[in-house]
Amino acid sequence: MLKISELSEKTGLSAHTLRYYEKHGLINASNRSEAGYRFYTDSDVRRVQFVKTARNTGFSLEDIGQLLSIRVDKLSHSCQEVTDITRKKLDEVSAKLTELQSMQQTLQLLLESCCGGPENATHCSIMEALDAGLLLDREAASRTEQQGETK
Amino acid sequence: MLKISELSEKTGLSAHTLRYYEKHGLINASNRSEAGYRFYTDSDVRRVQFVKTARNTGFSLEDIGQLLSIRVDKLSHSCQEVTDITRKKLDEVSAKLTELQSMQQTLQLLLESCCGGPENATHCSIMEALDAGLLLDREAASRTEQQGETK
DNA sequence: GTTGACCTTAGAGTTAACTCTAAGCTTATA
DNA sequence: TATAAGCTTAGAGTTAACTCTAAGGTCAAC
Repeated sequence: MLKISELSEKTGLSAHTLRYYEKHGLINASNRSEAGYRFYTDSDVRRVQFVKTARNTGFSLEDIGQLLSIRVDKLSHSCQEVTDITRKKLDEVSAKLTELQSMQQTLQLLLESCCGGPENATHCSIMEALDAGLLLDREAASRTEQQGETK
Repeated sequence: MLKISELSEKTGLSAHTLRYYEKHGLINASNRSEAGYRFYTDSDVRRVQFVKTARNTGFSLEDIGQLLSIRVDKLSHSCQEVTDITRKKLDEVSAKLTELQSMQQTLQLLLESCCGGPENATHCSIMEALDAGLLLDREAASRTEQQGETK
């Protein structure tokens, strides 16, 4: 039986966060001392670790709530329910990834186009590109396109 | 001279957002009607478009504030200042990208490992993997590693 | 028996970037 | 002239996931 600070140390989640998860119905302490101190069983610990792993994988607390209700009654739930949640998250992550990749490419092109020196910014190509709405350097853009098209 | 709704239409930013940007010092209406209505000049419009482009590129409003103060007095600022802001943002984007790529890979492995069918979740490999802290399928993991290592 | 570390709760604060509401003018149209 | 659409402001609400604070009870050690 662990106290909250011990569970915190074991999981790397702060006591604050553990109480927060409890308030939101994700976890619980199976026992309490007479004075009201939380005491966690091994089973509680495993549940917390499940939450942490799911969190690291990108699932929202709401997703995790659903996964947990499947976890406690696997017989009443199907694999499809689990993959539905997982696929939805994968789609979100993939969409965000696409967006960030586009930003990364733009930022890289901007950096390549600018001297980055101590000269004043009168002719800064980054400022010019942002002013022009990112109708960037044709050369750099087409170079990148061609790379993408190479099978 | 455009009214706020016209600027909204022209830029695709809502009137609410335009007022929000103004409140945060990013943009301004050069003129006001007697009744206090905002009127935007061409120069105002270009500034708003700059903000929008920078926003699409991933810059925060705070970053954009800095970029704008460079923009209005380019002689007093260097290209290096501009690239510093840009590089910092690129680093943030790249870090986030790495994190999301790892999530994406994990989610893909999870999906591959599960039948996704109407069977009950008693032996669902996604649930098992999350329970095990993602010590996933060795085979799938090493397959992926090898792909990464191929020069 | 008194520190000091740890625990409890309820509830407020944080962050970023909006997004919306309310109450009240203004302007264009019929 | 009446109505509707559009404008103004200040300020509150939204989202997710914490993070922190205050006020007070508990526990182990000296």
